[in-house]
Amino acid sequence: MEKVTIRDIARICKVGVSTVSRAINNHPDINPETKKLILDTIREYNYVPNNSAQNLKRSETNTIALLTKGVGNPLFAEMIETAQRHVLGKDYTFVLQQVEEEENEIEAAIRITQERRLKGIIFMGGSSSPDPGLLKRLTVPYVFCTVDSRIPEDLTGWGIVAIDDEAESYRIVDYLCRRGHRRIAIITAYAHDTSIGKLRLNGYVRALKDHGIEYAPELVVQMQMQGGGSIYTMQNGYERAQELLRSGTEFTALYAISDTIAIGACKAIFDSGLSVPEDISVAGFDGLDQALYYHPSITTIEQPMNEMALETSRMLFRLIQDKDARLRRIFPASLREGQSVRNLLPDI
Amino acid sequence: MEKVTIRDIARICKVGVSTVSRAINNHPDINPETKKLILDTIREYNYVPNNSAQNLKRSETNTIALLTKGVGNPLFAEMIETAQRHVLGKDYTFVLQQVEEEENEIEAAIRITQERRLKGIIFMGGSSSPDPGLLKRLTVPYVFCTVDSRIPEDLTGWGIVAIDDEAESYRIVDYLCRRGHRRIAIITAYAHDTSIGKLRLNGYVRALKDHGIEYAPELVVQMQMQGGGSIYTMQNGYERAQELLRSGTEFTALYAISDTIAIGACKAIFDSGLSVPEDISVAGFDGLDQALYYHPSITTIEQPMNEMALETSRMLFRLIQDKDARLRRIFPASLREGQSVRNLLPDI
DNA sequence: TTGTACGCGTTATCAT
DNA sequence: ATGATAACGCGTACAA
Repeated sequence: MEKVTIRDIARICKVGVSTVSRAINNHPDINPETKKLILDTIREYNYVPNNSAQNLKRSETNTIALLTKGVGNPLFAEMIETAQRHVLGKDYTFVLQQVEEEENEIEAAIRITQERRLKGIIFMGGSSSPDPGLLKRLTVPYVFCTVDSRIPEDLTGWGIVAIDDEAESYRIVDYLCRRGHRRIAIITAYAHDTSIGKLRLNGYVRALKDHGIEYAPELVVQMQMQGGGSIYTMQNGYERAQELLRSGTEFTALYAISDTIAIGACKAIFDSGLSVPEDISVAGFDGLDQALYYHPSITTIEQPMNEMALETSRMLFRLIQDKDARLRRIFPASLREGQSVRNLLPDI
Repeated sequence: MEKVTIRDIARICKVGVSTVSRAINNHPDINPETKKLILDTIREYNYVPNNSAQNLKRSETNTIALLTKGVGNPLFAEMIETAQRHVLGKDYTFVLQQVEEEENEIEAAIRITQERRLKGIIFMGGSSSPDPGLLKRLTVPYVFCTVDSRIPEDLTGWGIVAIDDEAESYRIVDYLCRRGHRRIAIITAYAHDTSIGKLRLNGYVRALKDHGIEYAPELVVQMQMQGGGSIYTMQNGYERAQELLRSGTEFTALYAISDTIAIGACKAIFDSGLSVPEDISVAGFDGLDQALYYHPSITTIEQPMNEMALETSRMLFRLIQDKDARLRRIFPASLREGQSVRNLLPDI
């Protein structure tokens, strides 16, 4: 019952351990009969090779890890499944590692790489400006998914799969402007955020400017770091929108840099007795199912999650083949119209 | 730069490997000075012990795995983080393993246990009637979280953390009845489902009976297995509700056995030109944030997710201490009123 | 307190 | 086609 090893199987089949190993690993030089015998007894005795021993011995481990903060993030959930399926399809082991919010993901990656002899790493939604010093110590190929991280010029063996956050953000704010909105509030990440939050804010600012609308600081609300978790929560959206409403600042549209925040904001608007989009229009970002099924459906920027996840995995395998490559793939997103934005202009 | 081993550290420090090992593993018998020297050089050379070698050698691995289908399930997302935090706090390694929908989770558990020498396993949302034969081969303690699985009497070393699905389901249907609803449709799992879907359906049937309402087959809609993913999706809720509405069957309330389904159903109702709760009342189950922030907030049964996740982890550690134990903890859930249910009775 | 040497279970090299 | 055996990197008796 307890831990049966390769030697047990060998003894039972009256063969050498190497023959058993050959049977397991589909080596060519083996008699089909003995192979069948071995495979049968392996099944019978429920023998499973000890992964630690395999990895210890093997030069190549064939495992890739996906590191992310917050499996809970609905944007990532689907992408994780897609990536996992692709990796498993290539007969690689897939390790899903949740890294704590406070932890440095690159450090975690270095540690896990050494511990588990990884072949490659996927960062889902990591930092946009990872520490170059740490990055240099990461000796296996890696791909950043959903964020266009700045990686030092001299490094190789990395990839990026993302959208153009600033341009897409510009697009949706432009959409609001074209519908006559001029007082557009935004719920964005905090001031010193250097990541997607900053990019999406840039897009907002640029779109306003192009429409001749002056930037109004009182319309910019920053999210608060909550204890231990992600900041992209419905609760955060709710609270920030509530502040905004109570401040008395006038605005006709509210742009939240994620759909979860947008949903929270909608609820705050409804709870204050106003309605969406009649009183206030709301736009989100990401293209979550949640936004689609919300009532009203939230107009948002839809990221091609499945394609991105697939490309992330594919890219990583390409990098494993060619460790000198630097790959970057920026996907086009699309504006998905819901019912959460009101057209203030008269029909023409 | 490349793979530095314990021997390298030993050579550099001019000590034996065992001394280095002692320094790493906080053994008592070691000179504080040499320990400091060793630890410093370890940092300097970025030495990380090879996990495979450690596990191969160690009798106890101190790692516990959490197996789940669909990290995407928002009900589990939060619980996973809670459990992970607790496990890491105990200085155990935490492995998060996503098991494919078609895969048998117990088989996966057996495999991973042997591969990684696990100390214990958490099943998040597994089958309610796992194969006893397979269970017998699972040699480490395990806890089923969120589902009160039937486990053979003669087995030990297992735990269960769940709610009383039937009773809680009864409670919310009773709530609907007490508000004057008599034509209550239900969206439930498929017919041969033996898991929570069945229990929640039982509660529905019993509550109706207690209120003298006859069971009407045309009000029971079963979900369809979708390609590859979970059935508890908003899309599934949307489609099933749509069928129901188109069938012409009359009903004043709709009870969905999960909040995600309820949300999808709400959207279908809105899209058909009706409204919630004025035309149709909707009730869900689980107590997701999503249900709270929906408009209208969905009345639901709230599972105490954090407590359950914490207890799951605690229970597993208790089982690791005492492998002969059988533990079962049923948590009380609570009915969380939203705005999605209309009272059809006159106020008294 | 410290170092030497063996074995964990597997794969790969080399004989046979 | 098959079997003996040497690593892989680490922990730990046991000896010093």
